[in-house]
Amino acid sequence: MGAMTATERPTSWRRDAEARLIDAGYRRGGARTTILDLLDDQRCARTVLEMEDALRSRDQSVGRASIYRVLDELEQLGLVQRLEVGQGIARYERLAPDHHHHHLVCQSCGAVQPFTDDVLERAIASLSAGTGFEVTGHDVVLHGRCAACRAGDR
Amino acid sequence: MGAMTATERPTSWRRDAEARLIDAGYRRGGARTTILDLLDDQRCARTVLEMEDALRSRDQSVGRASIYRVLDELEQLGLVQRLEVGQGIARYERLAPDHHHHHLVCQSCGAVQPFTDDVLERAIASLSAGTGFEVTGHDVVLHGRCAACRAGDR
DNA sequence: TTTTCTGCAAACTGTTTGCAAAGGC
DNA sequence: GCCTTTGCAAACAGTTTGCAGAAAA
Repeated sequence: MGAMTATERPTSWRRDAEARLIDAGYRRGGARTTILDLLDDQRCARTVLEMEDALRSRDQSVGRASIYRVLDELEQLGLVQRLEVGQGIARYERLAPDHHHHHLVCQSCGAVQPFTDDVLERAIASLSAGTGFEVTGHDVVLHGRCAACRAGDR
Repeated sequence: MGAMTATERPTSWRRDAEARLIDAGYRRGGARTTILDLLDDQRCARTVLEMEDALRSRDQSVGRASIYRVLDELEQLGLVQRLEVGQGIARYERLAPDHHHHHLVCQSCGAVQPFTDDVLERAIASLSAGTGFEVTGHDVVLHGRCAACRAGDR
């Protein structure tokens, strides 16, 4: 399964996102740019609090309200996916064809781990047709216990 | 007053749930029994607020804290599934082999509609093996626009 | 009795909003 | 200069918790 592990490379998502924001009439703001960079770097969904901490430790603090506002804008434009995997806490990650995946959530420690599966994607694509809905997206969450928690018997 | 909703076929879930609660050392409380009845009747996931309203209109009001507490107990015992389909609001529905399904969520009006698909289930079952997790459950959410909202162009 | 269950209200936590100052164009 | 963006703090909403009285065993 093609081993593209380089996550540091600036994705096309980063430039596409900026262009779409401009098209949509948004201006180039400091907080927004910082958040785009952060989203571009992260490989899986994070909470707002996690993002806030990450930004603070980079000395690029952004007000919490701004994080929420920017993420909301990006979600409206379809550039970011919001998902909730439990405990009512929202997580966000960039939305791009080459970044599509689903999530395993450990019910003991809360760890979130991405996975992909082509059979699953095809099943979802074909069943979507018969629903009466105009399906625009989907997410799959598998709940269970991660290897570490099983080993530690937590 | 007067006519209450006709009680449909009592599922085996209803009796099983009561037995398991007793086994687990719980006593037979009024609020708990009322909530079991409600869950047994409902066909798809509801929010706590919806349940509270439903109970009030049946003249069977239960304190909100009790609803949360009972649902939490039931979830621990694997009798109820908690899921979040957006907007950070939790929904709950009974968990039983004959009641397993997934959800379509309208992004315009928030409507939630159940669906099932065998191909999807099989895909999830077979991919679970290769994850390193001990997978105990899963949920699939399709996002989109329901027929009504598409028609009304909302 | 002893212990659990329940309802109320207060506390908590993630999220949203109002507003004045800073910043882009 | 006009309008958007930002950060702060206050407001909000769903959820949890402490506690005293009611109810089950």
